[in-house]
Amino acid sequence: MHANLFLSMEYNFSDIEKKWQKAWDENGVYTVSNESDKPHYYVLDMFPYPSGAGLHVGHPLGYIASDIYSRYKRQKGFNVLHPMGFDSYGLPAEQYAIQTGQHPEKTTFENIDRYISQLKKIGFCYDWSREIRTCDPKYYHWTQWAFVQMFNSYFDPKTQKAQPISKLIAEWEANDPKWATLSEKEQQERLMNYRIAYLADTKVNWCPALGTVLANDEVSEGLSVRGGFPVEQRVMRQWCLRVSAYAGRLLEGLDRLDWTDSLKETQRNWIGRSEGAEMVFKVQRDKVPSTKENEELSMTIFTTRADTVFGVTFMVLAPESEYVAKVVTPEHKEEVDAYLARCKNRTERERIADRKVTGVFTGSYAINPLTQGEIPIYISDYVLAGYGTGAIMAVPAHDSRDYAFARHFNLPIIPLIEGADVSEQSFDAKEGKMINSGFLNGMEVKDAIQAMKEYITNTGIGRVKVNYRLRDAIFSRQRYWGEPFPIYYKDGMPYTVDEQDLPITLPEVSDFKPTSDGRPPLGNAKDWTYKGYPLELCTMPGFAGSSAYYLRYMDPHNDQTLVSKQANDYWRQVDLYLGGSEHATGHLIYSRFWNKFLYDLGYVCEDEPFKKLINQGMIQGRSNFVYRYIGEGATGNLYISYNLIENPEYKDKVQPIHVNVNIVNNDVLDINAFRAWMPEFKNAEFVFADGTSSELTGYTAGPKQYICGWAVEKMSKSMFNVVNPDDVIAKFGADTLRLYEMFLGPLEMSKPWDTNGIDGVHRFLKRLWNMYEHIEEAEPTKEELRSLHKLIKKITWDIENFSFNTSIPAFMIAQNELSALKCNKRAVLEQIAVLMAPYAPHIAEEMWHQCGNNSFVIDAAWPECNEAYLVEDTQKYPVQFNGKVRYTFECPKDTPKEEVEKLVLAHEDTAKYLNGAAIKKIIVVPGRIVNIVMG
RNA sequence: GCGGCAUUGGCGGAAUUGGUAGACGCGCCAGACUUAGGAUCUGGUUCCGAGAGGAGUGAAAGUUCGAGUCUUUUAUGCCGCACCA
Repeated sequence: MHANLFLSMEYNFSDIEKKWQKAWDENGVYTVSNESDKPHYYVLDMFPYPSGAGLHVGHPLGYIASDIYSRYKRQKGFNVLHPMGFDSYGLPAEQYAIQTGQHPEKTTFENIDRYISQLKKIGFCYDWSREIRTCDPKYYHWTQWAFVQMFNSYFDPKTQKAQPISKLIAEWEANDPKWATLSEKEQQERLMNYRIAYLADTKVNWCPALGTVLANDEVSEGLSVRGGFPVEQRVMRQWCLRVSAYAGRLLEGLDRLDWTDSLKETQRNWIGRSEGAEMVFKVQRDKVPSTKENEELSMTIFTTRADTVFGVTFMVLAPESEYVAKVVTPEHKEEVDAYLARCKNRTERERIADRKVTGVFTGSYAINPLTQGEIPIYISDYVLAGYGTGAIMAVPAHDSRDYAFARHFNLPIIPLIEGADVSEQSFDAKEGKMINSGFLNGMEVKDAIQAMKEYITNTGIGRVKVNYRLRDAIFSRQRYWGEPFPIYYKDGMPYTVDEQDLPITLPEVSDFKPTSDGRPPLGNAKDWTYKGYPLELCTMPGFAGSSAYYLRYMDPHNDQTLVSKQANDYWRQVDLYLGGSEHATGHLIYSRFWNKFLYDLGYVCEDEPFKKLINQGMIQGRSNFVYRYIGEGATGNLYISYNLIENPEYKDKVQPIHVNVNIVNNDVLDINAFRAWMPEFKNAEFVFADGTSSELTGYTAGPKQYICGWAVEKMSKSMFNVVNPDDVIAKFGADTLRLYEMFLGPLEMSKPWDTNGIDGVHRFLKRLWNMYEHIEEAEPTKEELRSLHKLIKKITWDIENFSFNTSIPAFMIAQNELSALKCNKRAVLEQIAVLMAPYAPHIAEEMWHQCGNNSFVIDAAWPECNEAYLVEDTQKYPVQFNGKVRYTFECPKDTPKEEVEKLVLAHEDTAKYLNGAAIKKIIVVPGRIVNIVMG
């Protein structure tokens, strides 16, 4: 209270922030309309999954950046859509429910409430009236609706577009006499091969510990991404989305997107386009009575190296290949069956960990279509069933995997490239001159590939083919807490629920676990039927609800359609999308697929959902350590300051212990807080940075410092390095938090959360605040205007280039300059408030009002930089001799280049540094530098 | 193995088009005001050197009057994909 007598205008961030958050709320300042004459702009954050742990300081990084951009755009005169919502279906809530019996909806809603209150404290300009939750029936109505559309559509390879399945039926009715003869069940089975959402027996990633199937992007190195449990391969009947049909468009669409190269590259990798050829090899089954069917037996393989056909010395089939059964001879059946059984029992993880060469001969031979030679057919698990045709031609000389196999089974290796030494390893490079290759001899590899493709096409032994690595997405999850499928079963065949009966709401269940007979949790629901038929028991995966949420924000309360045409035509697509790069091969592929599908059917007007995308870096934890003395005579109660642990008396005699970063300030431990933190530290004694000991001095608090060590680690509870934004806000305010998060470093980079330095940003706000104590109505001076306009130019450039970290120094410099000039002119301070508004909206709002304004600062127009103010009267040139700076030359601004040259030559220092040497060339960069090149 | 990104003081990081490297902040040093300082303010702070001066952006070479920035080679770290034929 005393301090207030002297500082009449203390920076009371807590009051300021509460006051304006309330005013924004009450006045609906951030509510956005779909009708406006202004240009539109859509800024979106990847919506969070509301976890039980709440937000930590890493989460808001991207939200702050997008908030700055949104506010800037609005001040620039755009109608800005900037919404927030919650990805609220997911495993953690369900697992918590299984453990505690609490309904996942209850915990999810509690978590969401906590998230909202944390987000509101940071002062984001979200239009909360548009908030969505994926677990809300009003929302998942449209997730289910989209699924129905996918079920009722097929992908037409000719137009490369989704079409209503009725078109396909009409075509078959007209042109395929067989169609009418099929039973309804047979017809449905045939259609299932074309539907975009389809039911199929597929090899899936089954995670026994989670009791569910997982998509490819949810598995990493044979373990589930969530939880790290082992995953095995299993064949199950599952719902799938025909994402692979869109592989070509997903790949080609990347070229038109303003995304980072690394993210595009990750998606290109994941889609994995490879150009090659399919070739047909006739098969000869040895010692088997020649039947008609047998004579026609052949297999198709895929290769990117058609040029190497002359070097094929064996063929390999994937264990799951459908060719296996046809090709195995009776003599080899037993051996093959044993091998197949072995493959089946190995988990994906075992297969990856143990890459020993294994395989078995089938007894059959294929005929090389070029050389007519007989080549043995093997089975091995190094060939994958899911890629290409599940069968390969092996060229050991020029493929390292084939080489290893050939060596193991003593198969011949024929080199096909001149000079290639294949005695130790294969020669995989696509370069060199062909040999041993018939008509290809003498060609470069590149030309040979081309020539062979032409040959294959002309002779009809194969065709040019493009293959993709991208697989269809498995869409069923044997879980409770997800969207129910709008599907019921009649005679074992699936049918969609009528659109007017959507949504099918998630039923209550007696138990969140699978049923005792192993059916998914929905098997526990009472009366889970539709029109008297049983409904699907699986639910949709996490990415179902997040695939089209950006569309729903455009028109969140519409109960007639996902998004009205009018709303979609106005907002069109997300102009700027911010989020983590971990979604590159999941959400960002599925969303693009989902959007393209809706686009094909005419429900949305843009082919791509996210025009520009920025990945914010991760915020890592910065852990602190204390060092417990464990040497001779240790009591377990003595802690050595970090700067001393390398001393001989302590070296290797200390044990680092994680200490809560919230009781450490600039790496200095709060002694009393440490003693109070946990019972085991109650009687802790210290050796301080200066070598004195607390036991000897009886010290409890004061200037003596205990320095903690530190390390960058993942932010996690167990390392006591989690920093909660609420705590930072309580101590420094939301504006300081926002500025500091931006100040930490470039947005895209990962960096540790280091609280050291936050004081500096907070001090800047206090100094800035003090400038608004007495505001004067007077014409600003030239220097004051120069400072201001330099700042306008810099901040505008920074925001447009997402270089938010360099703005804070610019503000500090301007504050410094203006404060040195004792500037308190309203015309200047008012503009500073406007420039600060995106970064620190609360203090900016208060400063704006302090200058006598009654409107909200977000409605204030963004200032234009007047370059005229930046011009200085004189210009300084560093004068270089052969690139080395020797002296600085000053002359009036706008002196012509030639004149500068003359003046520099006339300068006495020039003669001195030239010292009689000849001048070869003089380079004058206007306003920058004079370089005299000596001969 | 393939692909992408990075490397600058004690620390986080600036340098936007090839043009005075180290902005700004932290930390540290000195000073002022103080009974006191984990408050505030002022000045200093890349390294070597008393100084004049010299060296300097992971390493090596190149292009250029001039390179943190461009080119090549190389080292280290991070991220993505990985038995994809």
